[in-house]
Amino acid sequence: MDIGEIARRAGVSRSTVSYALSGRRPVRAETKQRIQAVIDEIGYRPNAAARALKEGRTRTLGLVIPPASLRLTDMQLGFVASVVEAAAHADLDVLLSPSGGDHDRSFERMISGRRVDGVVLMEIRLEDERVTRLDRAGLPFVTIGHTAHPRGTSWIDVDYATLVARCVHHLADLGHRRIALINRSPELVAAGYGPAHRAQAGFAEAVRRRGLTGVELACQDDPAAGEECFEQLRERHPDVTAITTVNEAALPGIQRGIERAGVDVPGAMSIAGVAARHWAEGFRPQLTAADVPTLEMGARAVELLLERIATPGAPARHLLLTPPISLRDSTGPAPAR
Amino acid sequence: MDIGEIARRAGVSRSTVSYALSGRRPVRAETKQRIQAVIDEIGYRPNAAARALKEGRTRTLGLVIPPASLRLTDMQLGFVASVVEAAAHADLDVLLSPSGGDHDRSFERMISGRRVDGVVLMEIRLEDERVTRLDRAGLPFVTIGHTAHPRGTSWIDVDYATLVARCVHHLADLGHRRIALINRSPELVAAGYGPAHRAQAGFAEAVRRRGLTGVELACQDDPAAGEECFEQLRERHPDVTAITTVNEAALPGIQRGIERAGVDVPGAMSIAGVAARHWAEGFRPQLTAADVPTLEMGARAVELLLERIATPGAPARHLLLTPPISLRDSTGPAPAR
DNA sequence: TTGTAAGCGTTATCAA
DNA sequence: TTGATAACGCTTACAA
Repeated sequence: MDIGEIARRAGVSRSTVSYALSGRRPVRAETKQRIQAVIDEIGYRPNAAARALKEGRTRTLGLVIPPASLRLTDMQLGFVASVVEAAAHADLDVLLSPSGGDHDRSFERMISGRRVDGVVLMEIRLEDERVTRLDRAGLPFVTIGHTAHPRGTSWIDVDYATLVARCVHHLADLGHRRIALINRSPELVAAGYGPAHRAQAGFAEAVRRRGLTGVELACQDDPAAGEECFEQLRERHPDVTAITTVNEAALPGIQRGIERAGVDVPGAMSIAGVAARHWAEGFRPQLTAADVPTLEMGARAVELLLERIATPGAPARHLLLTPPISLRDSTGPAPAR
Repeated sequence: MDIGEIARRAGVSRSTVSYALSGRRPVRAETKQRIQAVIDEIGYRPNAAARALKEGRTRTLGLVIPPASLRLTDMQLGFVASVVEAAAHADLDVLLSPSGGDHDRSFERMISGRRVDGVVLMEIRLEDERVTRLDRAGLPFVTIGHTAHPRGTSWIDVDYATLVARCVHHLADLGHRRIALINRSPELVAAGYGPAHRAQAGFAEAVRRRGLTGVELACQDDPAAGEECFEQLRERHPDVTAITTVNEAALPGIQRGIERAGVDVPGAMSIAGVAARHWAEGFRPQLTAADVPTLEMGARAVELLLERIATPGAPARHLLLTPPISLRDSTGPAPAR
């Protein structure tokens, strides 16, 4: 059932059917109705490949996700969901490419096979080959997260440095003098993963500014590691009275550690972090945190991408979000010595 | 950079380039090398749309996921990840369609626009319109989960009825006489969601067989609901000594409820369930559970789908998995009265 | 208001 | 062993 079949049954030419569908040329109302009737009857839809070939665009966006072997965090999942939803809203499909470091087959297929009109890249590293590759291919793209020197690229990110600094300031205002940062995994830090680096930088700077004592711990992205990390902290730095964290996946473990150690939060220990609202509210007591707006970020990423596709020449734009810290129940005055 | 460009630079015809690439016709070694050199130099890949148009297949699989607004559970995410990975392994791309109930735009686009060679459907209901739709479209598909009467369709599923029954038997063997089932949400049960129904059936049957007292509770797929559900259970049925559950998303909440109530597991209360290994091992104490092999299921689903695509006439196949219950630390003898 | 025909980049048939 | 060419299904410039 191709367009010719519709044309035949409606007694018109193929172009008339095409125009009736696209509306790019006036078609007599009666003719249009007859065509529509036939289409409804046999359920015709233009063949996507033929259309893509002719139009030179696929009406598909590529979404590059971390490879399946690595567990996606809840935040990453939030991005995927929101990107897919935003794309669907614009009548665009999403092609998934699980690609890790440099060039992966599915990534290459997507790029050089011209399977997509644009790409959303997540889990960006400070130096990222995929960005270079996309640049060279001349394919519009937007990154969630940003490289060390995102010259001409459009991106959207959360300002981890500022958010962590704000957490530190908030805790310092409450009288805390010894604060720990529970960062993401050592591997990510080593691989030059932006958020981990920037959290580090924001923490160091704020601690310095306020004349505090700062302790930094790297922690895998899972509950078990969180629990272990908390225990280690209690053991090695028993005088720390406040924690700030950007590792949401470790939160359940941190909580378990707190409960097992019988530590009163926020009486004896305050915690403030950066996490999706879902995690912050799931924490007991509810976590004072900057809520990462994953849904909005995905939607905005698609928005930026559509802009770049529409006008590739336009200057790159970026959005650096600093969501406010939602004051919940996990932070309070430092305990008296 | 199309195939013509390669042909020109290599001094051969377009068909020779095509054959050199596909190997469907012998090409002189020297010629082949020259062509490959040019391709490597300018990084050519066949245009996917043109190839799809000509070949009548897209080398793309569709994956229908629950709409983004609904949070995906960890298990669902596991399926997505494993399907994408398995597809990538077969050099196939995956197109995502977030589609809820009946016909969604992106779902329709995928089907009637012939954007994919086959479809993997998840979150199947006992009566599922999407299955009917795919059947009518004559598009090969495989479902993760199965409908009430999966006549000619290929599917893969976990045998919830048997697994829940096994949990009940295990608990009964340990001397428990009053057992609760924490099922999935009331909405899912009402919507005719298979796993919830089958868990119910398996539970009822096993309880009857062993002459036990069974209590069934429906619970939303999130920690808060799990906690509430546990409290409700303690209040209304204080004599229950064992729980079996298929609601992995509720596990962290159940755990919190246990800890808050100061209940000793497995001393005073045993728990056995069906959950991804990840969740079972994250539970404290580690959960005795049938581990849902999400990774394997995604891979097998793709395998079945490729079979159906290759030989659409072949009889439908299905795989009903009953992974063994991994004995961990959350089940023990019923407390003496 | 509608029809004719070219062309998008491949693959595959038919000739050489 | 290779080349010319038709065809896949669509959109759109050009004609009528």
